[in-house]
Amino acid sequence: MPRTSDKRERLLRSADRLILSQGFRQTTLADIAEDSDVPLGNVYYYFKTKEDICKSIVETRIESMQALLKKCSEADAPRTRLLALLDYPLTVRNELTDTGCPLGTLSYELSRSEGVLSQSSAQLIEVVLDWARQQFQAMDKPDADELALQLISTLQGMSLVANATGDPSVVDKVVSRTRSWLESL
Amino acid sequence: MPRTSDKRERLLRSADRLILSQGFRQTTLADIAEDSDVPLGNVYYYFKTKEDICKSIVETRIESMQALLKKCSEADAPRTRLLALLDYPLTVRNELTDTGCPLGTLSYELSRSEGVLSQSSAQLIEVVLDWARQQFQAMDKPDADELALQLISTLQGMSLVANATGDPSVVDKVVSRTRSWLESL
DNA sequence: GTCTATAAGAAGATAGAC
DNA sequence: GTCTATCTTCTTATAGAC
Repeated sequence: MPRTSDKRERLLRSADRLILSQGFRQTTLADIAEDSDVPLGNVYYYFKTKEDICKSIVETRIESMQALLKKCSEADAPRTRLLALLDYPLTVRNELTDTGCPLGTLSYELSRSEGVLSQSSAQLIEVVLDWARQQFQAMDKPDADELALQLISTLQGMSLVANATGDPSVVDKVVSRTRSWLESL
Repeated sequence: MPRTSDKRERLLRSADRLILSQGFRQTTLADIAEDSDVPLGNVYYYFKTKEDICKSIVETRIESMQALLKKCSEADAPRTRLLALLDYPLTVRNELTDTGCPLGTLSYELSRSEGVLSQSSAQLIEVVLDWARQQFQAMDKPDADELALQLISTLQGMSLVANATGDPSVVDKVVSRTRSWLESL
């Protein structure tokens, strides 16, 4: 068990980046192997199939989002937590415009695929949807479910529109208005 | 010039349906040929490349949206026009949940592709974004641009979330709240 | 564990008969 | 205009030496 090799990690990092910019199906194992400087044949020592790589990326992205949500949860008031989440897109404005949301793009792509992967589509969105719902519930909103849907829909759509138009200011504008909405609730 | 053959039309209809449910890259020419009952080799009489088919589908979808917008524009007041657009998702609730938005899914996929197709991404979204902006301007809103972004982002995100969760009620809930928002403006 | 070579199959595209 | 057969390339995956 060579603890020294970071090949698996490098493969995942490359895969994550390439899938973000090109999509999963468009990204070939050769792309990932070359980018991570691992010989193509060696990839199969770390991952049984290409689908396996995708499953790992789904997990990685869900964990990243959970880490962000944990940070946001440090605030005392649920409204402040939601506002903290809302601020995040501003810090990755340009990446969001270039590539779209790491959760949303993959979710939309995987819902179109066959087999196990199509189930990952829901998980990617539900992790943040559930958290938002909990915050609205903590605010004693009887319509917490709908408020969460409204918030997450807006954020996902914002990423799609910013990506489509190539205009980062979309992020600022939509976040700003959504903040006002949250504060008025 | 055989006016009798509807092969080109059949190819486009099949391509449109398959791309909607599987995505463009996932859809093969063999898929399209089989579905439209046209021999594979014959496809190339109607379209020079696979990319060409995609360009036609982009045009088709833009034209469909323009037709819908034209219908919505029949109303006298701009607010009523916007409300008419907002009602449309309700009539295609289940399709939207199964496949996502015909504009948004293709836009998100094409922005990840290379070459000419990546430019189509913007067109698919801007057709409806521009129209919405015009309506808000007709309502004398100084922030028409931002209102349009907010509306279209919400609708696009709604389709993505409904598709990811597989829950058609997402459409009803988000449309309902967005209607209230529009009416309060 | 690592890597080269290559098998096996899919997919876009073309040739050329009809 | 139509269609069959096939070429070529790309891609996933495996075999097997080191």
